[in-house]
Amino acid sequence: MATENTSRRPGGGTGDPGGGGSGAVVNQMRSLELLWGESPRPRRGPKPRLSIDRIADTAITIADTEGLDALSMQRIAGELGYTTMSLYRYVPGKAQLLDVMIDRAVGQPPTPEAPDGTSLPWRAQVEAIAWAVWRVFMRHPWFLSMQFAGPPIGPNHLAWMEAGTSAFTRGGLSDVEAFCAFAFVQGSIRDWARAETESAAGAPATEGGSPTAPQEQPESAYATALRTYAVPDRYPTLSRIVAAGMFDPPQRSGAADAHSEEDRGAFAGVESESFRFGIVFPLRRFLDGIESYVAGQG
Amino acid sequence: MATENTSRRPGGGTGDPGGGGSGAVVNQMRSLELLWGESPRPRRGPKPRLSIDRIADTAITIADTEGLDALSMQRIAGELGYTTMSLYRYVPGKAQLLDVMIDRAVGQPPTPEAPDGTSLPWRAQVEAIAWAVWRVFMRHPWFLSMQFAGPPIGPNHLAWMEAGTSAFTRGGLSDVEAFCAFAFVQGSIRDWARAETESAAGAPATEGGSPTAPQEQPESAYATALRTYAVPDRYPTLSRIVAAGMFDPPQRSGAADAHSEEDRGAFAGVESESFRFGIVFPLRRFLDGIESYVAGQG
DNA sequence: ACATATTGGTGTATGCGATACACAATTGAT
DNA sequence: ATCAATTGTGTATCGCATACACCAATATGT
Repeated sequence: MATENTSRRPGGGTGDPGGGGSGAVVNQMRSLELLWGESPRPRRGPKPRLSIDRIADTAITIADTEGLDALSMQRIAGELGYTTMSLYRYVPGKAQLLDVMIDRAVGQPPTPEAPDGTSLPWRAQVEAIAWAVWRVFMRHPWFLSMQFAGPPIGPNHLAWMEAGTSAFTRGGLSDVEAFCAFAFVQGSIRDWARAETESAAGAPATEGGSPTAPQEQPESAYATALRTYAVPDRYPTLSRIVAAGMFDPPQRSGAADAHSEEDRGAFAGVESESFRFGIVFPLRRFLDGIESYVAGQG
Repeated sequence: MATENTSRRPGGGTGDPGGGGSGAVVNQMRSLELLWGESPRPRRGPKPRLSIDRIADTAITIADTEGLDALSMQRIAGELGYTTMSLYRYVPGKAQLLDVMIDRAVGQPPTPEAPDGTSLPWRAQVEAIAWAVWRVFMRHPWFLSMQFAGPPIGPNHLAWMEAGTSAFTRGGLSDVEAFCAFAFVQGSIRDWARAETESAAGAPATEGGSPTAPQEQPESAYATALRTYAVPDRYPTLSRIVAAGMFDPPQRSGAADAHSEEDRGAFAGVESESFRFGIVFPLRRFLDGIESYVAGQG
C-alpha cells in the first residue's frame, strides 16, 4: 500500500450541485486569492483559531511523511485537533488547499552568490538553481505526483520562474528564449526526480521478515522489472544499460565510475549520484549549446 | 469541473484487509503479467466475453474524451454494458488497469526513415521521436496527470526508451549518456505538454452563454493570472515575457514572429506553435551541445 | 455421459473520502 | 445591549473502489 497515492483534483462527493457552470472558475479565483493573501478584510465573528498557513503546513508534513494517500481532510483536521468541516472555513476545497501547499512547499528560490558576495557566472547560477530545484523535489516528493504548473500560480512559483529565467537571460538569451530554456531544464529535473522517487518505491514492505536483516538493499521493483523484461534482442541498448548497473541501488554503480573524472563545478558537494549522472551531464551539454548559440549570434 | 482530475493509485475503499503486507507487491507483479501478456493458460470455466484490451481501450476512450475524472470502474462497465464487478475478473484493480492503459496509449514508437528508405541522421531521428512524444501526450492528455515511469514497465514504454536512447547512441554517446540525454529531452517535453494542457484548461465553461458567440477565444486562466500577478517590480523578466504575448492564445503571438526565420528542419510540418517555440529551440541547443561534446572526445 | 473443479458475471454490502447544510457559540459594529 | 457576520460542529449524502457470496457455464478426468 505504500506505493499507492492519490493525486490532485479529487472531485469526490457531490460536487457543484448548484446552478450554472462557473463554479470551477470561482474556486480558481478563490485559490488565487488564497495564494496571494488577498481578502484580509476585518471580520466580525469569533476570532479564527486556525489559519490557512497552519492547515497547509500540517498537510505538507503529512504528505512529506506519509505521502499523498494519507492526506485527507479528516486526517489534517485530526492532526490539528479540529473537526473535518472546520477546515472548510479556511479553504474552499481540497484542491485549493493543494494549491496553497504547493506554493508553500516550493518556498523561495535561492539567490546564488559566490563566497565573496559577487554574483556567479550565469552557468553556475543555472546549475545552482537546477540543484535547488532537485532538492525541493526530493524534500517534497508528493508534488511530483500532482499538477504543478497549472493556473494557480503562487508568488513562490513565480519567483522560481523569475530566478531561472533571468539566469539564462544573463547568459545572453532573449527573455522568451530564456524562459523556454529554463522550462526545459526544470521539466527534465522534475521528470528525472519523479522516476527516481517512483522507482525508489516498490521495495517490498518489511513486515514479517527478520528485523535484524542487515539492510540487504533489495533492488527496486523498477530494476527487477527491467532486468526481467529488457531482453537483449528486443531492447539491445536498454539491456546493455541495465547490465551496466544503471538501475542498481546507489553507491558505486558502474555508471558512476565511468564519469568520476569529470570536474564537478557547482555540484562539488552534491551527494546524489542520480542527479549527478542523470541531470548534470545533459545539463552541461545544454549549456554548451546555449553558449555557442549566443556566441554565434554576437 | 472540467479542470478537475483524479490521478493514479486510487486506493479508495477497504484496501488490503487481509494478512501480511505484501499485497502491493503481488499486485505489481500481476500488473506486469498483464502488461506482458503472461498467464494465457487454458481456462476451465465459461469463455470470457470481455478482455483486458477491450476494457483498457474503453477506458482510454473515456479518459481521452472526458478526462480522468470521468474514469470510474462503474463508468467503464456501463460503457461496455456489464456490471462494475465484472471488470475485476480481468483486472486486479484500477491501478493495474491504469498501467495497462498507459502502455496501450503510448503505442509503438515511430521508426523514422527518410523518404528513400535510408535511415535519417541521428539529429533528425531525435527530433522525430521528440515530436512523436509530443503528439502522444497531446492525444492522451490524461496521462500527463498520472505517473508514467513507475515500476510497471510495459513493452511499448520500453520500446520508446530503446528508440530514443539508441538515437542518441548513434550520435556518438555512450549507452548511459544516451539514456540520460533522452530522459532529459523526454522529461522536458512531458513537462511542457503538461503546462500546455493545464493552461489550456481553465477557460470558463460555455453553458448558459450565447452559443452563437464567435469563439472569442478568451485567454487562459493561466495567462490571466500571470498578467495580474507577474508585476514588473517583483518579476521583471516574467512580466516582460507576458507582455511580449508568450501566453496569449495561439496564432501569431509576438514570440512566434521573433523566431519565424529559423529553419524548421524535421519540424517543417509541425503545426504546434507551442511545441515549436517551447521545445524546438532548447532541443536544438541541446543537440548542438551533444555534438560538440562528441566531437571533443574524438 | 457424468461428476467436479474452475472461472465468468452479478447483486449486495462495506468503508472511506469530500463536502453540503443547518445549528450553536462567539464577537465586532451599532 | 442588540444584531449580524463568522467560526466550529454534527449530521447527512453521494460517488467510488472493492470484498464476498452466489449462480451459471464449461473443460477435464472417470
